[in-house]
Parts: sequence; C-alpha cells; structure tokens
Amino acid sequence: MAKVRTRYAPSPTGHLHIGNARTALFSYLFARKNGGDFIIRIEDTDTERNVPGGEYSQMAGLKWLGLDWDESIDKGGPYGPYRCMERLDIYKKYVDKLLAEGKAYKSYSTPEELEKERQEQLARGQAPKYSGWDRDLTPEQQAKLEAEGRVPSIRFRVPEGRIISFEDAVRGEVKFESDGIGDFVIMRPDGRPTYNFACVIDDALMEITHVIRGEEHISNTPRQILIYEALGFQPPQFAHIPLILNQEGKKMSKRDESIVQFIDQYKELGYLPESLVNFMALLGWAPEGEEEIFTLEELCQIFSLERISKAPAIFDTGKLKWMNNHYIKKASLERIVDLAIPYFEQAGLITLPLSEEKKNWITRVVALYQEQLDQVSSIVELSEIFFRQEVEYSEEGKQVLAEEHVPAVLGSFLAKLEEVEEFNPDQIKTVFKKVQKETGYKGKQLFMPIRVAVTGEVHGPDLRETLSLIGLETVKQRLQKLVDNKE
RNA sequence: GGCCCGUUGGUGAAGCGGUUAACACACCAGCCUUUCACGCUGGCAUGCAGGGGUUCGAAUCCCCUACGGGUCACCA
Repeated sequence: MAKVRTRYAPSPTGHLHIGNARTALFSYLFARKNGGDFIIRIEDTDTERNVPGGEYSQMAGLKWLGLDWDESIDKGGPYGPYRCMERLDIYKKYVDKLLAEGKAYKSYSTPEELEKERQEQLARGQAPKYSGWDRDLTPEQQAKLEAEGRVPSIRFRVPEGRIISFEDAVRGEVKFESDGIGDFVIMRPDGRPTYNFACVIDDALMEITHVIRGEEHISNTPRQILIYEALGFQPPQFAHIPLILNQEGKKMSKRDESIVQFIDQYKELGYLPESLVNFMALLGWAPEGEEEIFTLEELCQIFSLERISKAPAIFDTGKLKWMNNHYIKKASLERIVDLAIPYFEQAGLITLPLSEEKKNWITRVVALYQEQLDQVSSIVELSEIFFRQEVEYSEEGKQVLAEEHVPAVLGSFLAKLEEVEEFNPDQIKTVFKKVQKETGYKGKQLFMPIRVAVTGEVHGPDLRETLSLIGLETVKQRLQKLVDNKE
C-alpha cells in the first residue's frame, strides 16, 4: 500500500475561507490518521485573480488553526515546485504528448464566439456544450486561422459514448456520460493550463493518493479521469465532501452577511482556533460516539472518510458560539487575558504597556467574565461597568433604589467603609456583615441596593470582587452622592 | 433545460430492515446563588418532506411528486 498523500490546493485569491479551511482540515486529518503526508499546492493559474499576499494569508490561517504540512512553497519537498505557475514546462510536456497522440487539438474559437455559442444554446434550452467545429481541422485550415491572427488554445478531445464512473469515498459509485461533456480547454493560448488539467498532472506527479475536496468539484471529476486515462496515470481515490450551507439552507456566498466566513475574522473576534477546528470537523462529518468535543490530536485519531455525510452541512452559528464559550472556559485565565488586552486597548480603555498593577487589575476583571464569554472581543462590552466614569442607573436599578430601606443600607455601608484598611473581597465581606447586623437587612435587600448604587445595574458578577475592583474611592463617591440626594 | 445529489424536532445531527428515534444547541421548568453568568436535574419528534409500493415488520429498500442544492467556463 502506497503511503497516503493528501493535498490542499487553494488559489491565492484571498483570505482563508471557512469552507476551504474545512477541506484542508479533512485532508490534513485523513493524512495524519493514516500516517501520511499533507501537501499544500498553490493553484495560481488564474493569474488575474491572484492577489498579492494570498498565499501567505492562506498558510497563516492554517497555521493559526494548528495545521502543519509536509511539503509546500515555504518548505519545499521532493515533488516541487508547489506553485502551478512554476510548473508550466511540465504541463507543456504533457499537452504536447496529448496533441501528438490526437487526444487533444488546437482550438480556434475566441472568447467572444464561445460566449455567443453558449448564449444561443441556452436560449434554445440546450445544455451548453462546445460544438467541436475545429476538432478535425487539416494543418492547412489551422494555418489559415492562425494567419488571421488567431492563437489556439488546446482542447481535450472527449470520447463519445463513454460512461465514466468512479468510486467516491463519500458517495459511492458516481457515473457520468461522456456525451454530456464538451471538449474542454486544457491549456490557454498563452501556455497556462486550466484547473482541470493542472490538477491532474500535479496530483499524479505528486503521487497524491486521496483527493478530498468540495462537492462542487464532483462534475469536474469525469473530465479529470479522462485525462488520467489519456496519460496513463492511475487516478487517486476521490472523496467529495458536502457543501456548507447558511442557516437559510443556501450556499454561502462571499457577500452573505449572516455568517462570518473567513478564518482571520474569527481570529479578530476572539475565537479560539481549537473551537473552530472542532466545529469545522463536525461540518459534514460525525464521530462514532456521543462525544463531540475533540482536540486536533483526537480528531487525527478518529477521523474517517466513511463517516462523512452526503447531505449538505448547515452552518449553525449558535453552536459555534457555544463551542467557543466552552473552549474559553477551559482555557487558562492568562491566555484569555492576553487575548483580551488588545480589545481594551483598541477601545481606548487602557494604554500599553500595562503596569504590573494594571495588569493584575485587568486580569481580575477578565476572570469575572471568562465563564460567559463566547468571543473574547465581547469582554469590552461585558466589563463596561469597570470603565465608566459616571454611573448610569438602569430602569430596574432606579426601582431598586426607590425602595424604602435603601437609604439605611447605603448610609450604614458608607459609614462602615471608613474603617476599612484594605479594600479587598474579604474585608468587604466583613463590612457586609457589620451592615447586616446594624440594619437588620440581609440577602437581596442588603446586596441589591449596594450593587445598584455602585454599578447602576441589578445584574452583574460577584459583588465583593466588583466593589474591590472599582476601588474604594469611587465606591464611596457614588454612595455619597446618593446619600446626599436623599437628604 | 440536461446530468448528479440531498430532505430526520425550533436548530445542528446520529441512525445502514425490528431502537422507548441517540447526542448537542436553543427553549421551558426546577435546583444552586445576594443578582447575572456558570453548573446540575428534568421536559421538549405518536414522528423521520408528501404519496405510493416491497416486507411479518421501513426513517432505513424501490418508484413518483415537491422542495433545496451542485454542475454544465480559456474560475478554482
């Protein structure tokens, strides 16, 4: 059995999309599960769409997710180069071979003519398919067309009347009739191969054993198989994974606002890579048991092609949030604090570098909210009360403050605060006890007025810690103001 | 339009001829708690898109219909 080799072959047209990331993940998991190699190859033959930095961005995204690879443009490998545009001479060699054997031919239609032909077929209700008018031109005819200034592209001659079938690891046997496939371009006039051609040559030469890719490629597969056959290559095992749909059941489009679609956006929002990995693994794949929380390492152990679903996967954003919260709770406080600091800084709430004291303070604030954070960026909004200069009393808060016993509690609390030496949670606890003894109020009646008086809100994290973090002076000021108003 | 694929609760998703139709999210109720959040316990599909078959027996197999999706590029 040959060593398993899988690849992720992005075109460097932009940032790492969640769908591509999941394809890469599946390919990675399958390779690791089987002790194989994972390769990244850059499909940059559509030179007009390539964006500068696209390659780096793709790889940075994968790296952030925790995926690594064995061969690629950054580290080389025995099957390079790993960028299609650096393999042009290789493609040419195989095109020449097909040409010589009559399995491909020079085609002279211009893009304008093709588009016109296409539109006409569509208008007639026909399936668009290349006419093949220039399939069997004589050298003289070709010379004449070239004299007109036409530069030929190379088309693959699709055999007639064939049934092309292959065994897909996800879908089982898949069949296509060759008659539904028109002769397709494998090399553009300028010598750049098209995807279907480059993909076959590269996968074959790089000895890729398993091609795991999105379902949208399923209809490309018969074309590619034809090329494998024409060149005498052994096709790999194919596995077409289901598409990811948004919550309306529609294919995610780049413009779709309902879902955050790019990996670096998740990073910016404060998602943890392990939650994204876990979540993506469950997009179209299901583990055997009931457990659904897995580390990357665990996934490498249990992943299998057999358990990939045929039905499209729906992107459940609520579930992702829940999962991210799960991992945030599991993470160390220190890690979450480090992630949180930039958000505070961007919001203008703190300035860097942080003093030791301020860092400790921030750490305590973050600790208060760690268990309810579903994305780290939310920390700014959640912890708002610790950064406000003035208290703003909510409607519910005002109602609490209007209660009869409130002045007594507040007055007593304020007075007892004078005796405090260090304003820490323990000391505050003893102050509470004293106030309780003096006023006779306890529980909700005791704590709620104090909470509202200092924070303006009826809800919030642990009161003692909250007071301690807001600081003695501010607490006294706020209480004093209320006590004064009452009098 | 041709060809391919899919359809299980409010949501995601197991299920591969005989199950009380997992599990999770959400939601509701209760507990915990000064409040919120977390956590815990319980509730939540007489039903597997609809209609026909096959079978002693079907979410599971077959056919039709509906709906959704993919694809038919000198884009990957």
